[in-house]
Amino acid sequence: MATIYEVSKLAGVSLATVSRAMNDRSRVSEKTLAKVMAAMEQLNYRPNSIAQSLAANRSNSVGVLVSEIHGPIFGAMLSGIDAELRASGKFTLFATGHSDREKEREGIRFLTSRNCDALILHIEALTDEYLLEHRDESTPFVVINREIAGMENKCVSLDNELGGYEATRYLLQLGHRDIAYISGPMSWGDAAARWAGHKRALESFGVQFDAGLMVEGDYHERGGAKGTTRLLENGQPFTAIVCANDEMAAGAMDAIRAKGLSIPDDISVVGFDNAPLSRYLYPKLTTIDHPATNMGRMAAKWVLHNVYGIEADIQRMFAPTLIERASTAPPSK
Amino acid sequence: MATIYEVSKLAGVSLATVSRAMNDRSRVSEKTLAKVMAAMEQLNYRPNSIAQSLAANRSNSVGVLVSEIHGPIFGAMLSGIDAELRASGKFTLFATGHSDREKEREGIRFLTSRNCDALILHIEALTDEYLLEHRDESTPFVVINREIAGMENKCVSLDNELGGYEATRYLLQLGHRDIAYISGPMSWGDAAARWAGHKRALESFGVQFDAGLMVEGDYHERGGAKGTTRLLENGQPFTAIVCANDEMAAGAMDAIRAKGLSIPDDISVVGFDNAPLSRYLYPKLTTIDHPATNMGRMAAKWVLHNVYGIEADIQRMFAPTLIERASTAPPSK
DNA sequence: TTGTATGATGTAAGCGCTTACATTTTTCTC
DNA sequence: GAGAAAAATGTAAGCGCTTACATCATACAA
Repeated sequence: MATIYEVSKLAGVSLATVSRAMNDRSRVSEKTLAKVMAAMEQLNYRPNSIAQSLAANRSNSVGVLVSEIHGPIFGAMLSGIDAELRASGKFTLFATGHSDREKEREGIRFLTSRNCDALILHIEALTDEYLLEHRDESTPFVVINREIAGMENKCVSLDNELGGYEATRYLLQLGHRDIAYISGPMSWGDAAARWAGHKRALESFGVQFDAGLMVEGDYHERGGAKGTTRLLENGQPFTAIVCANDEMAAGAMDAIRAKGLSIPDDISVVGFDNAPLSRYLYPKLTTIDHPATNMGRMAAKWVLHNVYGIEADIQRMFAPTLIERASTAPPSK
Repeated sequence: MATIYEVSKLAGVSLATVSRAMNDRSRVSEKTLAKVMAAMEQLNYRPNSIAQSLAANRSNSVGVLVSEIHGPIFGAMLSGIDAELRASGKFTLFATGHSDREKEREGIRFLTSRNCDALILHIEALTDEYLLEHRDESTPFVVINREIAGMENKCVSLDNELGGYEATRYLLQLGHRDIAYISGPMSWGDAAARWAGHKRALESFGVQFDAGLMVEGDYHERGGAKGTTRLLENGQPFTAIVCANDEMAAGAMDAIRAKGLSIPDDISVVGFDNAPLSRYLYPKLTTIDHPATNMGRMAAKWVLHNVYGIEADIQRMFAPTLIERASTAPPSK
C-alpha cells in the first residue's frame, strides 16, 4: 500500500504538502494540487485512516450503543444514524447494551476505549444520575429517546406526553368516553409521559379519569394481554383501549378476541410506536408514529455539529403523529 | 490520559516491558508484572487502541455491511455478530448497503478504508462474480446468508432448499395436494433454492407440479397480495399456499381474506423466515425459522478463527426448522 | 571455573500520518 | 523596483504504541 511518503516523492513535494492537499486544499496552489492528485491516482493511494487518527488525535468514529438491536425501532434508528454519519465520512462503531446496567456501562467503556470522538447512547438501564455525572467527561455524548432533566441539550427525544395525548384525543373525537389504558413500566420516563398525555386528553374533554380503567403493563405482548384480560373481567365497561406501545396492543387484541369481542366494533385499540408489526396486526393497528429514523439522523447531526463543527440545524424534540388504521372506529352505540 | 511511557517510568522498567506485560505476560517475570500492573492501576492507564492499531498493523475491528438494517432479520444478525465479536474484544464497524450495487461497493470501500481486519458482508446487489474476483484481496471477508459457488468456505448460509422442502412437506403431511407457491425474485439464489425445495417435496409425495399454481413474487407484502389474488382468480383451485418469505405471506393473507375466504379453514398459509411480524399476523403464521442470530454469531466466529486465529468450531450451513402456528390446518374436505 | 543455553529486560526504529514553525516564493502597494 | 504582506511549501517533531534485535542476568553442565 502506498504511503504519503511515496506520493510526496513522486509528486516532487514534501509530506506536508501532500497532507495539506488532502485535508485543506485551500492552502495548496492549484498546480501543486494537480501534481499531488496525479501522483495519488497513479499510486492508487489511500490514506491510512488509523495513522490519521493517531496523528490528529481524532478517530472520526462515533460509537453507538443501543439497548437491543432487534427491538422494533432500533433498526430504524441505526439506519438514520448511519446515513447521516457516513455522509460526512464518519465511522459508526456499534455495540449493544442489552438494557442491563452493567452491560451498558461496559459498552460505553468499550466504545470509549476505541477513542470514539463521540457517543450516541440509546440506553435504558443506566440512571439519569449516572449520565449527569459523566456529562462532562472527555468523550461527549448524546442520549437518544430519553429526556434527562439537567442535560436536555444532550438529548434527542420524542414528545411522549403529546403522543399519549394524541392517541386518546383521537378516540375522544371518535366519540369514545370509556377509555382504558395500559401503561408501560411507570418508572420509565417515557411511560409516565405517555400516561400523563392520556390524562390531559381526558381532562381537556371533561372526562373524569377512572382509576379502574388503568393497568400498569411492561411494554411486552404478554403484559398487554394480561392487562386487557384483567380490565375486561373487571366489569368496568369500556369501548376503547390505549396501549403505551404496539407490542402490548398486539397482546390486547389477542385478549379481546379471546373474549369473543371484535375489533374495532366492540372495542377500539390504539398503540404507540408504529413499529413494523403494527401494520401486520389484524385489523391493522391505529398507532402513534415514532420517528425513529429521523431521531437517529438528528442524534448524528448533533454529533456532527457539536463535535466536528459541521453546520446543522438541531431539533431536540420530535412530535409524534397519529397513524389512522383499521383498529379504531366510533363506539357502536 | 496516561501513556505507556509514564507507566514505564513509574514502574521503573522500559516501554517494551510494559507493552509485553499487556500483550504477552509469559515473557515478563512475575515481579515485574506486578510492578507494571500496580503502576497502571495507579495512573488509571488505558492503552490507546488507535496507537496499538497503527503499531501492530491490526485494527481489531471488523466491518459489517448489511443491506437494510431495519429489515426483519438483520437486527438479529447484527446482534449475534456483536455478541461474539465483543466477547473477544473486537470492534464492530457498521455500514449499510441499501441493496444497491454501487452503495454496497462504496460501503465495502468505506469499511476497508478504516483498516478493518475483516469484513462480514450481508449483501444482495453485488454479483457473485464481483465477490469471486475480490476473494483474495487484502481484507478477508465472509458472506452471510448467501451461497456462492467457488467460495463456499467464505459463506455462512441457510439451507434454503431444505427450508422450502420442509414448508411444503408439512402441508403435504397435513393432507394438502393442491399447493400454490409464491416465490421470491428467481434471480436471487435463495429464492431459487426455496422454490427447488418446494418442487422436491411435491415430487417426493408423488404430486404433479402444476405451473398454474406458481407465481414469481418480489419478497414484498404487495407482491404477495397481488400474486395471491392472481392465483385465486385463475380458477385453479388450491387449499394451501407457500410464500417464500413472511412479508409476502402477510400480503397473501390479506388477499385471501379480501376474497372472503378464511385462514386456515379454506386456505392454509406458510411463510418463510420467522420474522418478528409472523407472530403478529392473524392467525399467527406457520413459517420456517431463519436462525439469523446464530448465523451472525457464526460469521463472527469465522472471522475470529480465520483472521485472529482464535479457536472456534465453524459451521457453514444452517438448517432451518418449521415453526407450527395457527395459519395451517388439514384441508377441509 | 568457563561456556552456553535460557529467560528477562532494554534500545531504538518504526507504523503513516498531522501540524507548529521556519523558510521560500509570489503578490501587492506606492 | 524596493519592501512588506500574503501565500505556498518545507522541516521536523511528534501521536502512543509494537517489536526486532541487542544486552544483561541467571542457571546449569562439563
